[in-house]
Amino acid sequence: MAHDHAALLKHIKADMPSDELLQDLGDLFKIFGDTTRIKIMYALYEDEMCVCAIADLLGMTQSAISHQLKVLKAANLVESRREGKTIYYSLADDHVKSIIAQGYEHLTE
Amino acid sequence: MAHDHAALLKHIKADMPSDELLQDLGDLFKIFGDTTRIKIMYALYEDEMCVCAIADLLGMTQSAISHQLKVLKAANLVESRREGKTIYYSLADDHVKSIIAQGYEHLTE
DNA sequence: TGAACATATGAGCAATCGTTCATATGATAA
DNA sequence: TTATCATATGAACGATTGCTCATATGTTCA
Repeated sequence: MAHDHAALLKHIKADMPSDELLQDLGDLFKIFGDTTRIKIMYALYEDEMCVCAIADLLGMTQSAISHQLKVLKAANLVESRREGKTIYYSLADDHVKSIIAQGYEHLTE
Repeated sequence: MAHDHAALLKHIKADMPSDELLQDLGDLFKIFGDTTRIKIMYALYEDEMCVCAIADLLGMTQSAISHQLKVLKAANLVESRREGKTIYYSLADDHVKSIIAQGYEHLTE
């Protein structure tokens, strides 16, 4: 299915990260690839929030939000702390903000 | 389904981008959320490449690669130029690199 | 302890997605 | 024109995904 580019491929192949890392990268961005999760992360941009506040904000079920927070937490994108019955979620690190910011720039430039 | 957080919500809501932008952001990251597309973008990191070279590199069908290039092009993430029968693809702008770089950092920090 | 509240979780279903296969388009060279 | 090469495209199928619904867990307060 091809003409000749063996030399090029050898060079590129040497510079590519491992398949495992590339897979992890895809999995990470997959998490950003859903509007609900983007909204949740944006809601947490400035401050922590409890689950039901997020549900209220997005006009969605507590269950739906809880499921998504679990996904976000598993990827170390958010973290949580308990205060009585309430659990507050916040962004886990600054990469979340900068990744979203880069995407924003791409769209609005 | 909630306790009281009307004041907080009002404040957060005012700072949230439009639903349309948030949707677009999700759609953009969805494109990064696939290993094949990540690999293609990584392959183009340094230089342009023709379709069949990418297919060779990834050990995938020309058809599969072509479909994915179409998706990437529709999102303005890659661009192409023709040279005879061959069509060369390259990264469209630097946001691709910086988005991937941020994801990489999140994973490896 | 029991009731009420906040959150988490498992199963199931509809919708979306990525690949394959077959075929079409477009370009070059004889 | 015809053959061949490089790429694009449409339909279809299997796999993944996000939500809903019902229910479970965990905490507080009376």
